Amino acid sequence: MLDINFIRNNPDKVKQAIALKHENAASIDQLLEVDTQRRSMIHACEQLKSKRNEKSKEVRELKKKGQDASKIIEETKKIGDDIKSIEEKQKELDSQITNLMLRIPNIPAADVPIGKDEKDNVIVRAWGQRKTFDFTPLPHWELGSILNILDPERASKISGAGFILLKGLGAKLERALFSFMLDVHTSEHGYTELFPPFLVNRTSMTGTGQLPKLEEDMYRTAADDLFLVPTAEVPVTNMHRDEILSYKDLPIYYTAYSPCFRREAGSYGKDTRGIIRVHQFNKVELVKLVKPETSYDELESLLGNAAKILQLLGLEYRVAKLSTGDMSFAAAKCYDIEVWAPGLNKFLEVSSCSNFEDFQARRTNIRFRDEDGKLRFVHTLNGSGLALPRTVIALLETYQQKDGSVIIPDVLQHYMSGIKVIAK
RNA sequence: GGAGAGGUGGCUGAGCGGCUGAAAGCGACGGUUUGCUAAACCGUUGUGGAGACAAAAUCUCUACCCCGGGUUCGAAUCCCGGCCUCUCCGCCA
Repeated sequence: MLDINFIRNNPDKVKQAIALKHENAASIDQLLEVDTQRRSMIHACEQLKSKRNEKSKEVRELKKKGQDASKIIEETKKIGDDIKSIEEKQKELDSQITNLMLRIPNIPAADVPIGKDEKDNVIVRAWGQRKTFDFTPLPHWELGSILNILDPERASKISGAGFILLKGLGAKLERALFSFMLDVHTSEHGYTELFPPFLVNRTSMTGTGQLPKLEEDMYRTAADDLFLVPTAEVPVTNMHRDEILSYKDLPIYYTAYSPCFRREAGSYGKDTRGIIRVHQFNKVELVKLVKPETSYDELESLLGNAAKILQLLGLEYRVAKLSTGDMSFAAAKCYDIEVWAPGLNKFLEVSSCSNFEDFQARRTNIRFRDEDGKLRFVHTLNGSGLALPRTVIALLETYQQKDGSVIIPDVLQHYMSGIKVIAK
């Protein structure tokens, strides 16, 4: 959420930013109007409260002297009634404001390309050489079928469309990959590994910005009002909710594996083939809590940490700086890492690295005391490091051979109990 | 799932209707002392909101003793609901 003070002082800037993210800018005028009303109400209410406190003191004094206080008590009772009625109205305005505030997106950083959608994203760098084949590379689902490591029919029998069932070395490859990623991030990039809960409460989901806007995209357990995590970002960022950290604690780097659950409502018909877009997938997440003045440098290094995985795996990728129109609700700046999938003949998004500045910190109330003893909001960042299914796709399709077998990259062989190739 | 106990400031812990934004201790910070360290002594030490101010500093008011309601002139304190923690019993991978 944004700072209400900032919105008051820069309504036009905020409206402009909102329009760039395709959100409704009219809510700003509404917000400011309600905000003005609310403030005058607070003022009136506090004056009454002050009066009441004084009168109560008088009652106390009179009673102490054994004198009659019934007249003042009568008066004060009336003040109390007035306070109650103002408070009721004020509460209504409070909830209106909270509601509006939670739906205002973050403001894009100055160097974010202005644009409508993903077509306006800017490719900022590319890594790796395009792999050439002396045969036509197959898409991963055909490789999965040939190697008997993917069982889409039974996955949908068990759970429905959009679920993955891995078998044998396919399952092992999955496990190898996230172990490998966690090891790289902990031992080479300085992240602390976490294993968080995969069910979280409503407050946590609101803190990181999934709620209220995206509730229909989330899986929810009705009996307990808990949500299946759509990414480890949610439990990990919420770890420090309502905490005050010391500047000495920062920066904090966390990495966590989690399955990710997404209903993908509204994306029916897109990427239905194979395992490109599914309701449950594994991911290793990177989360940083940092001092504001360092957050953009931290974003670059986070991006580098995620990309390192693809470099180690020898997979071609490119990095896109997202345009204002393609960025998520909470992000101020975001890079996507896209990996090349030869069988599909296209790039697939495997990571989204974002700086949220203080947007999430404000919602989650994560602050730190700086060198001067002042309380400030931290900046939060996160990125996938990486999402598994699409990494698996790229890996299978890139390292496939003519007979359908797949070579395991050197760095993974250790995690695959020394297996060098997945063959029929 | 059943029975009980409890949630107070950075921490420990008192208070159980008004003089309590909160005793005491610890910690932290500043100062005096000191060759250095330690000790001792003195002082400071919460957060949100509204208003005053062009702004910062500052000041005034207001709220906050897990959260939300209620009783009362007045609530950390009494009542109701919720959440969480602990102990015992049961069940269970």
